[in-house]
Amino acid sequence: MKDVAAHARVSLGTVSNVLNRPELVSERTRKRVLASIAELGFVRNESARQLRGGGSRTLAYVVLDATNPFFTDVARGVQEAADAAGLALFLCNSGEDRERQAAYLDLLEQQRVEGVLITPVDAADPRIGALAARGTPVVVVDRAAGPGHCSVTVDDLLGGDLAVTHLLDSGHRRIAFVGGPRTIGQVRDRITGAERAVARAGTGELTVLETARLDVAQGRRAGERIAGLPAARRPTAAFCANDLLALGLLQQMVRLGLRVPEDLAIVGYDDIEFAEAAAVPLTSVAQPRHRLGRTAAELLLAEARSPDGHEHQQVVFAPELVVRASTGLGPLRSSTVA
Amino acid sequence: MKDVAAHARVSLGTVSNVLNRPELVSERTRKRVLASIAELGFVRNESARQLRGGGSRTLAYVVLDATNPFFTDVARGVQEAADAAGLALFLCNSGEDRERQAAYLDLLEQQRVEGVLITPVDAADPRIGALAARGTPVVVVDRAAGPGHCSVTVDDLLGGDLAVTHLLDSGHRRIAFVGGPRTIGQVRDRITGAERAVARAGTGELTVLETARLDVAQGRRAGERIAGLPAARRPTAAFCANDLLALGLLQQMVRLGLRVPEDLAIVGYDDIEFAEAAAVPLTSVAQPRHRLGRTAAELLLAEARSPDGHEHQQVVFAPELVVRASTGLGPLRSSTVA
DNA sequence: CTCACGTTTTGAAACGTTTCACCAACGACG
DNA sequence: CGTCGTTGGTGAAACGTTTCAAAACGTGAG
Repeated sequence: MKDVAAHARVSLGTVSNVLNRPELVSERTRKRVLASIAELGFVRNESARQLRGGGSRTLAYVVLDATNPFFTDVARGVQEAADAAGLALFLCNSGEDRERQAAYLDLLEQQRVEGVLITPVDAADPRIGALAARGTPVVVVDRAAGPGHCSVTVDDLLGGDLAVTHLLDSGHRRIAFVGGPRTIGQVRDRITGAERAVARAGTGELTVLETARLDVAQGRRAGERIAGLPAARRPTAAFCANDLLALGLLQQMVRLGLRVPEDLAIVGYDDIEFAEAAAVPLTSVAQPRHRLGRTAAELLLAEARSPDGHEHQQVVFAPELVVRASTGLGPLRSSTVA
Repeated sequence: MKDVAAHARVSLGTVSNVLNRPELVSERTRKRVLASIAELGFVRNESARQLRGGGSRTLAYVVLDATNPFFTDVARGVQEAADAAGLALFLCNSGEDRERQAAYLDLLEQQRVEGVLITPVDAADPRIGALAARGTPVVVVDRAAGPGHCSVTVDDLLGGDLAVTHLLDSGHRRIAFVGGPRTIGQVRDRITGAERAVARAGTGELTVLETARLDVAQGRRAGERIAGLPAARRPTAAFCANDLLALGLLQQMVRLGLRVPEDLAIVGYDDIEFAEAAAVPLTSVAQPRHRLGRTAAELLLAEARSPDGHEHQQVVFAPELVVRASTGLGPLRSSTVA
């Protein structure tokens, strides 16, 4: 900047004014300074600027798995809100790695970002509370958070309930839940929601097929197990804890010559793009991913703007069931006695 | 830091030493200082550190579409290399938006990141060259770049050639290429590669079904068009410019009661996770995404380490064909006269 | 001609680190 | 008992901005 000042024959202060409050500078000198900037290829040093007092104009979203479309969709919502507020968004991928997440949090705090959105590896990580306590606004996304910060989640109980209610309404009575491990809170909640639906209906039976992970391969394995059962005991419908499982399950059914939905109806969860693209489009529980991200970012911005009088909020969104061919289109068969 | 120094009754310099060269400080004082740091919740100000001379220890990957699994896989490779080098990686999503990309590039340059990886909205964007010219190492990912910087790409001609050669080898003679628009360089290359394969074989015929985009819906539409042709003129195989098209095409075939691969063999491109998860697992041209990212990051790091004696390299990877059920498993029928 | 006033421009302080030359203390050594 | 080397610690300069009080400059009124 010194060079620019010298080149344009003005003082440092004037260059700064051209950059930050151009209305204070006369047309003539402003042009001259801008020309010098262009000629010298000057690029403002953000560190110095920030050191002197400017904020960082930057948000970060520490995402659990950048490979998972769920999070990238959430990120789109975040991006939108950040754009609207004139802030840049950095995506940080923890990749489910506690250590990397910690490294990112440290770095972001040191960089004094305006705020951090995070889907934490471990919802109870004390670092997150500590970060918030030291003054960086934090919003937890898609995980329940203590009262120490804002959070934005989707109601998994309701999701499980919706899915199974739909299956019960379609006449199914032997229903399998496919998903796991139960150590994942969301899996637990979806099971609980499913059980709630069965209990409320007063009919039907839910069997849990626990899987080791939530991926396509595990869905295929579950498919083998289901197909291996004698028809009389075999469930007529499966509710999968996510769409990857559901796709794997669907694939295995096709491979084994069973028909979907006639032999097995399938409900997935997340409504990823490929749920609709499947050979038999998947019924799935859709989460308002975009709104989730947007709302999370808005909460964050609100907190960043008024750090004091800020009430932490726990926003819970309701999921929606998207019915497609994998559960048939009307009742599958007239319901047996209720 | 001043507060920490006062609290621990040492000088500023000592606190800095504890942080940066702990071996210079006696055990006793080091402990005392660390205790003060913990007690006061001190967090180093990265801006000041960087201003004084430390590098930013940060890379950024400006990605074209964070929603696209291709890029997130590339990002994983980048992440790996960055981790190995002890650098943090920020993901920036331009979302195909020229303006946002420009904003990110400005910001990153102002933040003096160690280097920028980018899959640009427009391969010929002069800003990228300008950035490199001003001294920020830049590597272009998945797009050809001029001699001004390094780039890492995959050979799309070869990819198209592989796909169509495979179909020809399987006995197909009427082959459709599904994809578009042709304004996309990669689409053009894949077509050219496909044509090359046909020309080399000296038999077979390639029809281009141009699509408006590379998504599932367009794949479905292409499916309708193909299914609508009289069987005698209908292609027996389709090579899709990406897996989304292929999935849409597959779905439409299933919906219309045509069988894959018996009535139509399908080859996709990209080998996304869901290619294998499809009801009929998709044959697809796999790009070494992970290695792409890793290599790109390594080139970047090499350039960052020795800005002077750096030869810009254009690395081209070869794609590989992954054969699955969507093209059958052996020759479909004995080949007619060559 | 002087003054007051509004507009531009200037100069220096401040931001929070790192670094480096230098100082103090201390034991060892001749 | 002076000298030297070592070890641990200090203080100030420097990094590149922004900001703000004050200086400089016109300009029109009195």
